Amino acid sequence: MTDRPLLPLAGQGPRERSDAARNRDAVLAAALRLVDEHGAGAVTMESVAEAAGVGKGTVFRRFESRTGLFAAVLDHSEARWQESVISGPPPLGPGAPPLERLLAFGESRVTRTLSHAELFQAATGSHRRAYPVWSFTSLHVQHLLRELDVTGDIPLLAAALLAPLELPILIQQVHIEHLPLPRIVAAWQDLVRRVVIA
Amino acid sequence: MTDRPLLPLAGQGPRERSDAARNRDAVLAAALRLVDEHGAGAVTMESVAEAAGVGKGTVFRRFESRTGLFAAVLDHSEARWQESVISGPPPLGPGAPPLERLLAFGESRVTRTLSHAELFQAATGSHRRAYPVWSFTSLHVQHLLRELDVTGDIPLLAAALLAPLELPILIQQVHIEHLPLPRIVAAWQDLVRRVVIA
DNA sequence: AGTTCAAACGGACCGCGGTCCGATTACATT
DNA sequence: AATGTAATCGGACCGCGGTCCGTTTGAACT
Repeated sequence: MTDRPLLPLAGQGPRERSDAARNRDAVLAAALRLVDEHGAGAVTMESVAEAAGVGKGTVFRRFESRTGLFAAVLDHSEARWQESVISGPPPLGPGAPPLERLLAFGESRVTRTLSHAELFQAATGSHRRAYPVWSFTSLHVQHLLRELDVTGDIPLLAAALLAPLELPILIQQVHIEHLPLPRIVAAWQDLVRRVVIA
Repeated sequence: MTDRPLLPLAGQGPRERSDAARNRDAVLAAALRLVDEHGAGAVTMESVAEAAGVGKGTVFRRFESRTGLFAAVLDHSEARWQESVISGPPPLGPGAPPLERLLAFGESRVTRTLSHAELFQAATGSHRRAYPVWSFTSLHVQHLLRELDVTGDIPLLAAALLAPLELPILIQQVHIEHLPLPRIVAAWQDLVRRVVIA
């Protein structure tokens, strides 16, 4: 559980107190359990605090906001998925040609996002986008685009390809316009081919 | 102010009571005023109710939720912008070749979205995307793509082009990554060219 | 005008996210 | 072990979005 520090953190600020560390782990564990027991939408900050045996203030001090807490929870499950992208079997993982990997990435990302929809929603505050999660997908797509010898503004091109895979857009298409998933995936892959071929 | 019905509405449900209509107009007017006086973020539902001289319950009955109310407010100002797209001067309006119109559309959309950021944010609930606003931009882009003889899944292609222009993505790029606006616009236009040329 | 009733009203009420601050406690120093 | 102190703790508290329900009111009918 204690997998800090996410960023190397030039270890110099006065070390963290042991009770603080223990409490953070307890809160995160409680949140993790409650989320998969009742779904992210039904988990309140107070219920997490209670389940962790701490006060509400402690939860907020450690995770800043509801968004922050759920971002931490999300990170946890993202890790496994990132693993499969980085070192899993092809075509998602390494070993397949870059274009195939990119196409597989899209499909995988869509299904993953939709299957953890509630959690993604809870982890996406109206403010700051969850940085670690975001940056991994971005860097991966950038990497593949470069391997494909795509020219131009790679970071922004990657962002443009990722944007249609964001939860709100998928929600709209799947739950409001009732478009079938395969069609959505196919359209995204078509987009990718156009961008890459050019 | 009374510009109902947005959808023709096969006028048959028992007609709306006069006090209801009056109150809806009062609420919308109050919201409009408060928003541009204090900014959308600082306007509470209760303050709108008070300013309109009605109870809070009335505001919610008419507009469903905070998101709904602000969507109505947004519609108001969107109308003028849509006007300039439909019948304003080229290259945004008709008269210019479709590709130029599309490129101009992107730039215009980006600046508009960012300049009304607060309002867009308030009008975008965690649920349902504001339908009228969304569908106009979508239909317009679809229209231009067809004029450009683009083949493929036009509705989803349009959605993919619009996705990177959504507020959360722009916020990320402008306020967190500190990318200059012209670069963002240029990258989007590059994307469009790739899609169209292919 | 009087009667009726569905619809609209409005403000008390609820739950949740988030803040605050006095009490508590881990750790360093002597 | 005793002391100092800065960080942590936790729960009372706040404001806001949203709901509920007893009361009022517009309008159709007689």
